Amino acid sequence: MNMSRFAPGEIEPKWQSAWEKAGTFTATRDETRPKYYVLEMFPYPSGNLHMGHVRNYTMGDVVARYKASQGFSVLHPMGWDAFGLPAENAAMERKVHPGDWTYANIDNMKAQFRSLGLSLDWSREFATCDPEYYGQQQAMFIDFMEKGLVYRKNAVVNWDPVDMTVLANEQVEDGKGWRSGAPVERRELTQWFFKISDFSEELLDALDGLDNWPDKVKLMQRNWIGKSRGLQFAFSTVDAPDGFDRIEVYTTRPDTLMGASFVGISPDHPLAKALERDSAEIAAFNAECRKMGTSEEEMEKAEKKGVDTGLTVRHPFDTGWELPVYIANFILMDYGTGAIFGCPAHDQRDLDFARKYDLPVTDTFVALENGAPVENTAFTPPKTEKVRWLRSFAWDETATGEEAIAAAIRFCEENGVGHGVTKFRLRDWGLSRQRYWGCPIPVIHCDDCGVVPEKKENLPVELPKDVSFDKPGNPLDRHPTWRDCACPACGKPAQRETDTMDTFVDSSWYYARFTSPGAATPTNAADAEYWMNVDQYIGGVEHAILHLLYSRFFARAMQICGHLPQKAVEPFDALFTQGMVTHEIYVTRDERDRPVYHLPEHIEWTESGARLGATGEAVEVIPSAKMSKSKKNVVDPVNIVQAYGADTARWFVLSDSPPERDVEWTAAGAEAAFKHLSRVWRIATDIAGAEGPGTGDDDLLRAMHKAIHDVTMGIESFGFNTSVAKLYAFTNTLQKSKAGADARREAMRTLAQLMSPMTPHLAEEIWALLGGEGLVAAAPWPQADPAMLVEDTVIMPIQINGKRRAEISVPKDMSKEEVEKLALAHDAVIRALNGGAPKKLIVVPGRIINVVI
RNA sequence: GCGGGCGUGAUGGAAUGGUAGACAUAUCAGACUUAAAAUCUGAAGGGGUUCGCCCCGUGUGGGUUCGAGUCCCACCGCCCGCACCA
Repeated sequence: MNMSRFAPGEIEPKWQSAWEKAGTFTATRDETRPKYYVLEMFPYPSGNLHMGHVRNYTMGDVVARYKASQGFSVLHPMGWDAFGLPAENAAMERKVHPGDWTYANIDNMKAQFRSLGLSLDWSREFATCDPEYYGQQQAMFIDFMEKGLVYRKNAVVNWDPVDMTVLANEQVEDGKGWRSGAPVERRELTQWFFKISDFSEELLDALDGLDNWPDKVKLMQRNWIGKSRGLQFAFSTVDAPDGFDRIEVYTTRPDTLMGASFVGISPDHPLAKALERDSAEIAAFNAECRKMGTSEEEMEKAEKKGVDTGLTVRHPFDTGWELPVYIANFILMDYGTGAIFGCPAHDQRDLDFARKYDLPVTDTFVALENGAPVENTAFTPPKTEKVRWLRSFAWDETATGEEAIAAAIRFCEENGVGHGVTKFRLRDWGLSRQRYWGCPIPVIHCDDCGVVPEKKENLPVELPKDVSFDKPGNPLDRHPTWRDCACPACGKPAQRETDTMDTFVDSSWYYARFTSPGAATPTNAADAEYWMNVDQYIGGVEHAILHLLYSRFFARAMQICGHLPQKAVEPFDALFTQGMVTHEIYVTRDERDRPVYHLPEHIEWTESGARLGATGEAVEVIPSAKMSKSKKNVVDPVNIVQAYGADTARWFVLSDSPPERDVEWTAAGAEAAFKHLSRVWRIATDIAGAEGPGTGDDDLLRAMHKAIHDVTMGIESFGFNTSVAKLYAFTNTLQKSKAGADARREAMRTLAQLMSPMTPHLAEEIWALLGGEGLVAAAPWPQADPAMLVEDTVIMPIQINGKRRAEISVPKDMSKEEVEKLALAHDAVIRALNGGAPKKLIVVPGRIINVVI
């Protein structure tokens, strides 16, 4: 047997079964130990692990293993976000049942997960499409109904008039249905909503307490919730249809009321709808607006257009002043009152609109100095900046926007023109989906009793298995018998709701279910009390708003219904958002110059550049982008694990790039990671055979303690790439060390331990080779001895006018005065001073000296 | 369009406001080898040099500071989110 060969294919399965046999990663409620709950956002079971998963779950694994070695009782579970559109697409394309497809994918991915050697407690695994899981979700839905957190109202959806089905935003391409190609229409349906808006203020305020969340995520959530203070008032109309003698508007800039030049209403505004009955032009405009998709992005990007209704309104301060009323495509019915007044001088969108329709532009304020009237750029200084007012109606000639807004609201309230109100941008959460592969909404429609929740003992309301996907639309709607049921209230024949829930509902409480995955209620109080909150949550920044905000809402709603303790209303104590894994893209062109993408493994590198291995055709290399199947810039982790082992894949995704940033996968990098691990193994086998004393034991042990300190700091601060760099450096030191066998053994064992969260299989192998006790996965984390970390002398750079010119080596605790004296005596300083005296001398003890001349 | 983020050698990146480029990749040189691979040792931001050193350099342009990759302002480029993708 060749002892020096690093053979991940042999050692990895061996240690994986050793951990399993020992139950190393089974989470147990142990009241005598502190707990630590590590959670990575669970995956959608697409069928194949990709490198992004490897990175995400490796990071969580480093934390989980590290915390376990620190004596925490660790919960590190895994499950599947298993409902959603792709399964229905597969059903349509391949005639497989979404459930069969999903569970087959889960089996596949689970096997791939296992090969990575993650410290997961698989006994807690569940999929959100398991009836046991979604049945508990239905029970909670009913609880939420009882607490008034659920209601129905009309909302618009993307409607495909050919397929007669509702489309998701991603299924709309250029305003057309992705399958039918038909122009999409906006259509109103009665839908179910969660009252997340009841919690707007609370969700906003509580962000301040999330100290271990990235500021950027908190800022994004703050802006999303969008608290604003403004004035709500009504314009009285002139010659408007019956019932529309007033138009309510909301504005955050009432101070610009004297610069108003038009009133704009949403195409979905009741007045707009009333007017289209008598005007072909308005009807056509509204119809065109309704052809746009429902996404806010699409509306905002569209050219700003409007149509003059012919109506006018009177200015509240001057009844002789009439403003035209436009229907405009950029006004959202969902925000404020669906109507605004436009002040072109101080809003770019309004200005563009005014120029287009030749409406007046009236400055209400100008800059304090050089205040020029607005031409083609609206004047929108920060609200905290003092400006000169031309048309103040209740405040000084110079005042800030903030001061003016407050004064304007006060003035309007005193004069009976509206009142100050606080509004939020956050809308209620529409959870209805007209689809099969989701959690059925557990309510029943009865002719006599109306909408009635299903009885809890009848849960779960299971999806029928016998459905067909040969036609578009919701199979639940056309199922011959599934809808039929008895009314839970009166017992008469009634019909089930056929809407299912948004998959965000599934992922809004899975973290709580992991604390007691088999419980007969959504959670178990003792388990939730012990394990909550999630101490470290890890996932992509793409979830910064929706998933995380919905989860925060759900935790509150669950607490109200008794499913979570009060302490868990903020379920994630710490959040880390990791970057993506990217790769170069390889393209050739077909005969019609369309791009043809190629997998990295089909590319060969020659001196003249990249070529297609099979044909030798030259390949264009496009800089890195997120790995995606359509661009074929993917590297299959299965291949990497087969070729190099899981430890290499893990080591690579942790190296080089900081975790929060994207990492580029390169073949050379993977090769290098493998080489390094091989080297570590070789050094370990050398050391295992070493005997006798040597020189420099103390230096090696000092380097070891430095490594313990640095690597630990790296893990604690999510700087895994710097931990890896320190491990490289320590490996170099150890390899060159001439220290005695005992010291080198100790250093090597410590190196294995420090690597164990990242490359656990190799670490176990080395640990066993060098006589470590038990599993390294169960060994306590090494402690750095502070006495071994202090240096006796420090090197201090000398700067002259801020530029480094020399350095001196001084004892660590030398006084400032003595350092100054030494610095001034230095050749370079004497030369620079040229006989003169320094203007200033700055000494930062232990750091730097700066001589200002 | 709106909100958020990022930008450092050939490449990935390091750097509590204090020596810019740690560590690694690719490259080059040397050792070992019949040879190659593997391994080991070493060099290396760009430019200049009288070989003492000097100048320039962290997307661009300004600013604060004894000192800025780091803080502030503006701009450019790329990435993420925008409520039915997950």
